[in-house]
Amino acid sequence: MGRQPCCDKLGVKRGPWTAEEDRKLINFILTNGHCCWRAVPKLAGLLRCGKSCRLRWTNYLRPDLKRGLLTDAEEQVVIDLHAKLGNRWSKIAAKLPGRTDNEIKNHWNTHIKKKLIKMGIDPVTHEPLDRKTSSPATTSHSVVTADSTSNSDEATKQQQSPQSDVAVRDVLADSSSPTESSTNTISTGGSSSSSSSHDQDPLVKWLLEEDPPTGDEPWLNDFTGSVDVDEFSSIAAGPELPWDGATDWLLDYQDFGLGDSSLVDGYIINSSNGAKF
DNA sequence: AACCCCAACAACCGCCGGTTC
DNA sequence: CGAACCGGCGGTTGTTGGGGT
Repeated sequence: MGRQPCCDKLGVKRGPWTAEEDRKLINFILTNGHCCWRAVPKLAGLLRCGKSCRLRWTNYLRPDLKRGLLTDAEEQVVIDLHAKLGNRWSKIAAKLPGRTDNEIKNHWNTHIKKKLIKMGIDPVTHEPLDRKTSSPATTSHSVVTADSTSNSDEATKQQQSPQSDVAVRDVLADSSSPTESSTNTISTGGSSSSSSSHDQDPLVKWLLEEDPPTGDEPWLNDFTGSVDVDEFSSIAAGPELPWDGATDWLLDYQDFGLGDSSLVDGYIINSSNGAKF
């Protein structure tokens, strides 16, 4: 199909976003919303492709984003969900309020994957690595593929219904973190980890729900749910910014007409639901 | 002090599925 | 019904900063 590229590459700026570009994008979205990403850069006065704007917004500028490393509890949730879902980062991210698929994907590739390998667990299958030695196809090669994402397509297909994440939990239980108590509850529903029982698995049920988490989920005990208004207010007022220094100017939200707290409130509430203004 | 290596993460790319016309 | 459009997803790459030599 002769598909039009998302943007003609001539005259489109690429690379890291400047504070000024961030300002323009946020200013535009907070006042107009994003009806059509393709139109956003033009209307916002940016020399960026719409896709790039969307990515920048969803991965970095959204006010309801948490910043910083994933907590132990979040990490455990990611591992559990990955064992069941594979590399469906957006699905995983949907269950971790304030986290993006990109962030989780990066964290998986840079932290969790290595941690699991160190523990002797195949990050793809969530099985102990030594268990695979009987299979020539996966012997020792599994570590290599785990480090490289080049075969990820195949790997992803293979891990769509991983059989077990029990091994992961067993090992992680040894490396006890203060958050294990809550994370272990995650496995209660998934203790029977055969794919056939996933339909009964509360975690899988929860995953299949379209609604955002209520915060009552037992496996979410150790981290907060969506950002509420008070939290955002305190964030905006305090030094604990979700943004790095490059976007400190956001504190001055009055500058682009956000002095009206109702607007901010409305936005936050909506955005935490994934709604678009 | 200079260089190299590596980890971390932001951003880009290509593809896919859903929707519209 | 099919082409075109659009948003979103997952994989990959590029950049940057920190640590080691």
